[in-house]
Amino acid sequence: MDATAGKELTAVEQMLCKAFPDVGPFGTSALEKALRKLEKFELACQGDDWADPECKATNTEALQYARARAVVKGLSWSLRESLQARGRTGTIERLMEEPFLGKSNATKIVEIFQTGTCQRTLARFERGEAPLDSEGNVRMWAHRHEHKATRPMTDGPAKVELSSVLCISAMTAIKLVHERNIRSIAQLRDRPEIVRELHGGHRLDHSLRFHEQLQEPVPAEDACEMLKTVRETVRALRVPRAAGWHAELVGGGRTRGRAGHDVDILLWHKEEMASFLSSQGPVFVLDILLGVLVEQGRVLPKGEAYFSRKCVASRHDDPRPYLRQIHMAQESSKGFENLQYDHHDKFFGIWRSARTGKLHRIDLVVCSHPEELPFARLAWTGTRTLNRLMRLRAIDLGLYLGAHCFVARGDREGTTETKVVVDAQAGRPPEVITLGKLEPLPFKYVQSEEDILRVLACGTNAFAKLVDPTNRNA
DNA sequence: CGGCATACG
DNA sequence: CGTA
DNA sequence: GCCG
Repeated sequence: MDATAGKELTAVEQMLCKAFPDVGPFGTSALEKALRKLEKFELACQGDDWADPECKATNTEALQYARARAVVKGLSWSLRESLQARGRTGTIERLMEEPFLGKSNATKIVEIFQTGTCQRTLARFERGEAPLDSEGNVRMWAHRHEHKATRPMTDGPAKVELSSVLCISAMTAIKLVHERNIRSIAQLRDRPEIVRELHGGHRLDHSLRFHEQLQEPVPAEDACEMLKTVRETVRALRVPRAAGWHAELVGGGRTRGRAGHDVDILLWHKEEMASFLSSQGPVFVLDILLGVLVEQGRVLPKGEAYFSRKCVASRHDDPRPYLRQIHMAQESSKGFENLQYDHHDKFFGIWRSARTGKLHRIDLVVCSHPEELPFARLAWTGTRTLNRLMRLRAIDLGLYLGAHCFVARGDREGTTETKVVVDAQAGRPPEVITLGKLEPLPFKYVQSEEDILRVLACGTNAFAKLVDPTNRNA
């Protein structure tokens, strides 16, 4: 039985029922590119959503465009045929039946599909002008009343270009444009004294020098070589059960079947954690791996280029500090299996191809605990928009979804208990788990990405199209 | 009319 | 603040 | 801007 039978699906549920292929059958790639450009202009002009809990600002415009693009990717009908059969008005009405598309977004989608651009937003952004809102007024400022700071919506192309440089955020790009009158990467390169003020150090210098190379798509041959080298290197390390380490592509390499400008690799082991205790304290597999890759000349060292390593020592603490809150919230018994979660060790850096000598961005993620693998895979495969949709769905169910596990939020009125339907498929009695506040869902119920998607669908297979990672290009 | 994903150094 |  |  379908747990959602008889009820209208929410917008998020409708989205998660869809498939998002890299290239759809209805010729929407130009439209998708335009919506992506609009999202980038909004992010570059307003700044991305930021995690400051004091300021709960969301870049709603960027979010709208990201969702609209996902809807277009997931469309199961042809805009072109609909325009022929029903005309503009009929097609707009039909689009408005899709999740997250209201009148504004539906109209914009049709205009972009028919003309290749949108006069009130995209065409203005591309000329460096501020866009118009749905009432025709100029949106001169990002509307963030909490921050008195002025953020003009002009100079979109300059801000997009500058913020595409590794180590230069949207906020830094905004300052460069309006405080230093820098309008391109070329202009920034001519002003070393301004680069120095940005406090990016040698990493920023290096990013600027090799920016074009770092933006190029990684050739398939090099992406394969990166994966193979990482896999063989980790298996040759002097760490416990080294031969059991696996390396697999996540990110675009998994959803599209080819790398973009970076290569994302997830490392995992069936039995071992990402680190182990020695007499000197915790030893991180990632650190040893990076040591070898740097020595071999494949990964550029810390002192030379962008190099960001994030490992956590608390994995081996007893009791683990990140569990204290859960212990305090719920003193009662928990199984061993749900006592283990912290963050995955990560590396964001630069790879040098042995074949061409060219530089490429590489991300390595080491799954911290074996049982967290499906969560790490799901989160690091993405896309960003799909992660946000899945996490919104988790919120609807009273859960947190991160890269490690499900945790009951326990913030609903009336009760701190959260009921999770882990299985409600035909021919079986429904299986419901009750969790206390901040209690993780035991890993035995979520041993694969498919299991996670099933929990999100209240025990049904309603979201099963997303099990195939090539359908996750939302 | 509040909320918009989540996480780390 | 910058990154995923 | 769209949703619940």
